[in-house]
Amino acid sequence: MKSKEPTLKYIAEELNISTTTVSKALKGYKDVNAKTREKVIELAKLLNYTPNSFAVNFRTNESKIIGLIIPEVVHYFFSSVINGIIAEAEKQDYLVIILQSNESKDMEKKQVELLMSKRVDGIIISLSNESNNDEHLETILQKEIPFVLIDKISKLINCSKVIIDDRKAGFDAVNHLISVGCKKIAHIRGPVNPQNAIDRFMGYKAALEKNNIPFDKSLVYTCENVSFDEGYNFAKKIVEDHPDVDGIFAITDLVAFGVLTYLNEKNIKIPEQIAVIGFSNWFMSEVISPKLSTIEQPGFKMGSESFLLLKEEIESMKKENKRLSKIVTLETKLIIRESTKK
Amino acid sequence: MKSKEPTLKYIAEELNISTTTVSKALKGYKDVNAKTREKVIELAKLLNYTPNSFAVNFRTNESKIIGLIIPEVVHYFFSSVINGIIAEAEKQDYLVIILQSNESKDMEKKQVELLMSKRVDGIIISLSNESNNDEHLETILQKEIPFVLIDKISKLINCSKVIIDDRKAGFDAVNHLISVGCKKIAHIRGPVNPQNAIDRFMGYKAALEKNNIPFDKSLVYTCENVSFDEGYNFAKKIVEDHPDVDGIFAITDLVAFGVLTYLNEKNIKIPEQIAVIGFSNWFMSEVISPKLSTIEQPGFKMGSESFLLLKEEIESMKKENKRLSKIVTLETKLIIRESTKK
DNA sequence: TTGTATGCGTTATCAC
DNA sequence: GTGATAACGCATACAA
Repeated sequence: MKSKEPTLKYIAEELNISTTTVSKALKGYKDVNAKTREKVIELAKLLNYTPNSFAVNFRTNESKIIGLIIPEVVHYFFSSVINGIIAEAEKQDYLVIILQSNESKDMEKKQVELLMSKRVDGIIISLSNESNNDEHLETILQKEIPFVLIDKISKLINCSKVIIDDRKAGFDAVNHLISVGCKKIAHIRGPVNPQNAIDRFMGYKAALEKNNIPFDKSLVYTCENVSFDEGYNFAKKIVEDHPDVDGIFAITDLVAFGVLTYLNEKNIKIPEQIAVIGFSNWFMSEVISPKLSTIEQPGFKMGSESFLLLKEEIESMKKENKRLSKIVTLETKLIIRESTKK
Repeated sequence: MKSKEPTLKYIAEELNISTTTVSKALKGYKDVNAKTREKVIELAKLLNYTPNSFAVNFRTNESKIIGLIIPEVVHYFFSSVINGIIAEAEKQDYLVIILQSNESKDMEKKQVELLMSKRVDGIIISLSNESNNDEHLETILQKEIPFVLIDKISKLINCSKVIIDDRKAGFDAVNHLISVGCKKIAHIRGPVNPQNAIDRFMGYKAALEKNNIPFDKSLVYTCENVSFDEGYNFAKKIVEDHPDVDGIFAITDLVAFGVLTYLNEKNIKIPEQIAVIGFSNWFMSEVISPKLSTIEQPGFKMGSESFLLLKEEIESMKKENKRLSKIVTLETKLIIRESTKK
C-alpha cells in the first residue's frame, strides 16, 4: 500500500513535466502556466496526493508539532489547560504531543530531552513541584527552541509565560474571608518550592497584614501532594490544634473538598463555624455541599493563550532568531458561594 | 545553532572514516572493529550527538508517534484513559498526539485525516457519539494503519478494541438496585447512537426481566450531552412523572451527581426514598454526599492496554502485514456506597 | 514558464 | 571490517 502512494515524481512523470513544476503548481507559485497548474492539481486530486510529511519535515526542518509537559493529566485545571492548547493549536495547524511529569523533575528532564530529540517546533511546560531554573530548562533556551511556561513557572527562567497573579488572588481569597468576619484563618498551602504556592501564601500574609491580623505560622499547613486526603487530614489537625479557627484558605479546590468532607463529618457548620475557600474553581465546586467559594482560574484561556505565545515565538525565532519572553497575566475572579456566606 | 548540530558525516570526517562505519558503530552492529566503535562512541558522546529524527523518520518511514482522538479531555474517565496511554507509550518509546473530537463526527473525520497525513504509526480512537462505521474509519483500515478503538467503539468496525462489558455492568448496577429493594427503577441513559449507552440500557432491561419487573419505557430518559445538568433536570422530571420511583440508574457518575443534587435539594432521602447508582467510579463519587454507588471502569488500565494492543498491531503489520483485530475486555466491579445502602 | 541539479541525514546494499 | 554509493520525497537556487 504505502509503496503505492503518489509522489511529486509520479505526478510529474504522468504529465511529462518536471517535479519542480509539479511542486510549484501545488504550492501556488505564480510562475506556473495556468493550464499546467490546472492539470497538476487535477491529477493530484484524482490520485489523492498528500505530501509525504516525513520528507517535508526533513526538508523544511519543521514538524508542526509542539510538545507539552504537565504535572498531571487527570486534574481539572490541567486538563482544561490541555484542552485550550490543543484547540488553539489545531486551529493553527499544529499538533500537540502531551507528556506527564508526575511532579518529578527527573521525568520532566527526560521528557524535555525526548521532545528536543523529536525536534518539536516548540515546548510548553507547566513545571513540576521539584523544578526551578534547572539545567534541562536552560538547555531549551540554549538550543533556541521556542519555549513557554504556563501557570507553574520559575521566576528564574527568562522566557515567555502565561500566568495569573497568584499573590493577588490569594489576597482576594483571604481578604474575602476576613470581610465575612473571620478572625483566625488557617492556610493549607502547596509545597515549598513551586512559585504559585509561594505567591498564594504571600497573598494570605498580605491580606492578614492589611487587616491587622497578626500572622501565626502555626496556622500554616503545607501539602506535599496537594490532595484530597491532605485536605481532610489537615482539616482534622486544624480543628484539633486550633479549635478557634474560623476560616480556612486551601491552596486548591481539591484540598478544600477534603476540608469540607472532614468538617461535614464532624458536623462543624460551614460557614458559620468555619468558612472555607478554595482555589481554581473546579467544576465540582458548584456541586459539592456546601457549594465552595473559590478563585476562578481560567485554565482553557491560559492554554490557548500559551499556544498563541508559543506560535508568536516560533515565527519570531524563524524570522529574526529572537526570543520574545513576553509575560501574559490573566485575570482571576473571586467566586462567592455557600462555604463563605455567613 | 541548528546548523552546528553534529551529523554522522561530521563525526566521520573528524575520525577519517566513513559515515557507514559511524552509523554501524553507533547502532551496535557487530561488524565493526572494537577500537573503531569506541572512538566513534566517544566522539559522539563528546559532541552530544543525537540522530536527526526527521531524517530517521524519513528513512525508516516511521515516526514513533501515535495519534489519539477522544471525545473530551476534561473528563475524569477520558483523562484517565489518556494517562494510561501516554504512560505506556512513553515506556515503549512512543509519543502521543492528542486530539479532541468534541463528540463531533466531522471533527473526528478531519482529525483522522490530519493524523494520517502526519504519518503517525497508529491511531487510537474513542468514538464520538455521532460515529459508527463511517468512511473515515474505514479509510484507516484500508490504508493499513494500525488502529485500536477504546471504550466507545462500533461493532461494525473490524479492528482491535479495548472495552468493558457494558451490558453486564449495566445489569450488575440495576440488579444491585433491585437487590436492595427497588421496585420501580428509572434509567437515565446515554444518547441513542453510542454502543456503550445501548449496552448499558440492554443491561438495565435484562436485570428487570430477570427479576420479573416489567419494562416501562416511560422510565427511560435519554441524555444528549451526558451532563450534570441533564442529570439534575431528568431527576426532576422523574420525580414529577413517577412519584413512586425508588431507584435510578444513571449512565455515568456525572449525571448521577446531577441526580443527587436535585434529590438533596428536594430533601428526598437517598437511598431510603430513591436509591441512586452511577457508572465509571469518578474520583468525586467518594467525596460527594451521599457517597455514590457505581460501577468501577478501569480507565487507566484500558488506556495502557489499548496502547499495548496498538503496539502489537504495529509490529504485526510491519512483519506480516497482518491486522490482529483482537478484542480485550476488562473487568468492571460493582462499588457499593451510601447512595444504595438501604 | 520550465527544468536541472543539489542537498537535507540516515540507512542499506554490496563490493572490496 | 570498511567504505562507496544509492535512495527516501521534497524544495529551491539557478540555468535555460
